[in-house]
Amino acid sequence: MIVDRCENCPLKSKNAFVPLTGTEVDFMNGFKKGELAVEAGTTLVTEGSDAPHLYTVLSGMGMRYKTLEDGRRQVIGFILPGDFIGLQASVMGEAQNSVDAKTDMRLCAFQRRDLWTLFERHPDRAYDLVWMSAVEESFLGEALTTLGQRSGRERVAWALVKLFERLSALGLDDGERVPLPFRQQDLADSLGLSLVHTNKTLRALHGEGLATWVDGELEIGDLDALRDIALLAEEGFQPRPLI
Amino acid sequence: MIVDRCENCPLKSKNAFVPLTGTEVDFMNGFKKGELAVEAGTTLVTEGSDAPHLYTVLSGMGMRYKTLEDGRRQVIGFILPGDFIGLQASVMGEAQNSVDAKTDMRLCAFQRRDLWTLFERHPDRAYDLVWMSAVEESFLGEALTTLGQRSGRERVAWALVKLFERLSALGLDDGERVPLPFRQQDLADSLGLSLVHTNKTLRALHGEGLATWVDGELEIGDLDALRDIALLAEEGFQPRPLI
DNA sequence: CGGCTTATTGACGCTTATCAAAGCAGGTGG
DNA sequence: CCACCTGCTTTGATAAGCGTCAATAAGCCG
Repeated sequence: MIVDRCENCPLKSKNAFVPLTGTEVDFMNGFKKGELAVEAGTTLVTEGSDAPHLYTVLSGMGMRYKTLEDGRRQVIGFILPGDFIGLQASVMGEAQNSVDAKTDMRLCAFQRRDLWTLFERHPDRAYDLVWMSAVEESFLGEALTTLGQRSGRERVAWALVKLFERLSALGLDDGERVPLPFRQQDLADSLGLSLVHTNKTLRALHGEGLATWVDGELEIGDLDALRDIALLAEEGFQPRPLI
Repeated sequence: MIVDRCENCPLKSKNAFVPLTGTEVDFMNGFKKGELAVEAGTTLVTEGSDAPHLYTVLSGMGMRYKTLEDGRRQVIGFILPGDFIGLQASVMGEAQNSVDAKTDMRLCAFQRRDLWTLFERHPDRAYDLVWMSAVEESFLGEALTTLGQRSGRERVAWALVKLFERLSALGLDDGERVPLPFRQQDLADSLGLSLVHTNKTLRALHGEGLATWVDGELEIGDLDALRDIALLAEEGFQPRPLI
């Protein structure tokens, strides 16, 4: 049996892309609140606010960010289909960062109060949550390393490789091309670089035939060269280890 | 309390296999495997390695970091008493960063394989784990914002405030003084600044009577002024007691 | 005492931010 | 259909923050 409305929902199975069967369906029917469609530009979560909902991204892309009092903005990460939004906020009681939809998005929504039920009755699902949380934490550690240690050119290369590989793994690629519906300002804010410098770096990479990002599409010319620039070690896709 | 010997210990310190008889923390009844004492300088976890253990810090301090191929090092965070080490690695199967003891430390050690049992039988404890994970993720988001958006002076002020408040909350303070057994190089590596620039910034803050860090002790002269420099809003989440 | 690690300070220059302005597309209204 | 606006990208010029190099000083230890 397949639950078709949540085709990318990581919560529906230990393995994010395996359809549900039997009891899992019952569980999802009890936990799932509903589906939600939002337009590009919508703010899904606001930093500092109460966060009564959790979301799984079915389609579309978004951006997670924090803002300083004086307006400076740090993009914490880009949100792609399959990502989970609001776990941190639900557990801590208050959202620590904002989330904006950058394209139209479809979301799977849950109630925060159901989270405890999940832990009581579905330890395997709870374990999955911890796994997702660990993956996110791991990414943040990498990002921190990038901002702290890599040069501007290395940062841009790193970000392009990371985004390309995530999108490819989701099957959203068309050969060497993936959709990338963000602005240069967004990338700059995610890398701690100025817009101008980010633009010049992107132009340079384009001039060298390494990567081209126009009209919301990223085309990778030489992935290995980019990985070299970013000092990125070889890193296989990690299968989901249970126990 | 019965303290089990730490078996199959992967640690490198010559004293790694010495069990302790402490009674301070009995976190997670039935889950605890043993207590462990390590010397300053010991590497508790190595990036990329298998991580069969989880630790709770009873006393002492450490450092979590990642290294790039060419030797550049990013300090992800400082580890204080009460912190949890290895959850991420246990769940993901491989440690994403290394952990060094910067002072002698006493640790509470668990087996990775007991994690699943915890989820099955102690959902409340499992929920605590997610909470700790969320707090860590929240901190990483703040750190990322600091490296991405704050100037050198702002970064140093931010770090000093953060460390002072964490240590104070643990009751390790003596008025405006807290122990801070790290080197300037460690702080520099955590903030993405050079050692030289970090030193000059610290000297400047000292000259202004805002903070003095000598001989492993940090004394805060004017906490509010430091918070202003760091553009830090009022204190956020409250630490929640484990157990 | 010599060797080691860490803190400190000055000089210099590169990377990157900032300022400024122009091009370009899409949308709107006259 | 064209003028005009707005948001995004692109480019050049200039300056500053911060990294790098180099050297001294101070403590610790065998």
